[in-house]
Amino acid sequence: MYTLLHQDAHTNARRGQLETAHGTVQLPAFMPVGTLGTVKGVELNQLEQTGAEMILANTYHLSLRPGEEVIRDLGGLHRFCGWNRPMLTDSGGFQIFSLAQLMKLDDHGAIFRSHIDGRKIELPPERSIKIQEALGSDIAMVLDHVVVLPNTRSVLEDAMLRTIRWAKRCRDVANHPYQKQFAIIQGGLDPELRRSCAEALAELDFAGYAIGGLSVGETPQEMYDALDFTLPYMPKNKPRYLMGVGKPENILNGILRGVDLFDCVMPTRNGRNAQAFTDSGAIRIRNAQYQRDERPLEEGCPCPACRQSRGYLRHLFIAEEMLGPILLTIHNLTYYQRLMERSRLAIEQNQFAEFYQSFCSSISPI
RNA sequence: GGGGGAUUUCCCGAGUGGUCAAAGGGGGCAGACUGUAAAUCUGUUGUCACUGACUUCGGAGGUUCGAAUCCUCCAUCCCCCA
Repeated sequence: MYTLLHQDAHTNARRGQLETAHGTVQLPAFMPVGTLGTVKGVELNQLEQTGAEMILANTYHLSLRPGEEVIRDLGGLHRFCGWNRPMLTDSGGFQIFSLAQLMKLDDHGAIFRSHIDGRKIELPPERSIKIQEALGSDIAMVLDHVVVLPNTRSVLEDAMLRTIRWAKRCRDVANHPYQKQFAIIQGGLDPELRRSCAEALAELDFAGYAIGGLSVGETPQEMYDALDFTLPYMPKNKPRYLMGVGKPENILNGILRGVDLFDCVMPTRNGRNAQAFTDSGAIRIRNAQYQRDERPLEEGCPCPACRQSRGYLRHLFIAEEMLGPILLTIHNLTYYQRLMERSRLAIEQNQFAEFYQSFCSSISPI
């Protein structure tokens, strides 16, 4: 499933590829988030144009609406939403964190009060897998226990041990012709917990491994440190996925340390909220300074938003025209995909360190 | 010509003697967003030498310790009767 094509000569960055039932993904890769079976605001042809090869959808959300049986009856997730390339489904583990106020948890699994109508949703690990199998995603994530940071060692340890037990249960119920499972390493910012979690999961022999429970309250440096003391204990011959990350600089830091796969709502959500990513840093297109700005968001960007001036894009947001959020979303997704493409090229040429350096010196973070 | 009602900080609009630089919207300005309960949320929006001072509620006077609030005149607008 995973092939290491080239290891950068001077960093831990690696150039690989991931084969799935719906095609091959060039690594390092960024997956746009399509929680409900749609990358918000972006039609499929446009999404392909951004260069995205794999997208992510969500078990919890799709199980609530429209329900996994409906999607299964309509031919599975790929046919249902029209995306014929690889898809990964998240397990609902993140909702244990993000919907914590609507959730109770014991060792059997998570029990949510639906954020839509309040009804009880039981989500033990077995159910998460059965939902994901009904959806038919290429990659299913195990149900993990995500906790907020900072947190006490005992909470982190409980969540980590539970994540291992749940991973085993997920693996044991797996029964699908092509779907592969990725396990998720928890353990917060504690090196020992991360290491023992990574080692325990490695023994269970999953198709890929994710680092979870980051970008949940810690500083960027703490996140990078966690990567440094976790990645060495992850299998080298499997894809490594940093879940939920992140800003462009976070992603480059992940690649630098040996991460292959990323996902994040940032390009889509921030695009809808009028923030455009560029090599010079992020632009808040609503700001008055862009009113008469004739330039595109980014010189040389091939995306449809960059056929227009910043002044026009600002106007769309100020006038609350729906095209504004759509165009900035497409621009940001294009920006992220181009960043990945540039990273892959740099790794192939053993120049990722230089690429990383020049990127960090050119952006002026806002 | 007679009678009644109005005029508030960028806009709409609350406020009828001190707790009012003045509610609430809108608009403006700025910020946040990391496996999406998010096309959402937050802050700010008279001036300044800013833990305080000054100017402000159509204009000019007046009453009062104190006025956006009460009185007089003026201006403008709206309604009704001639």
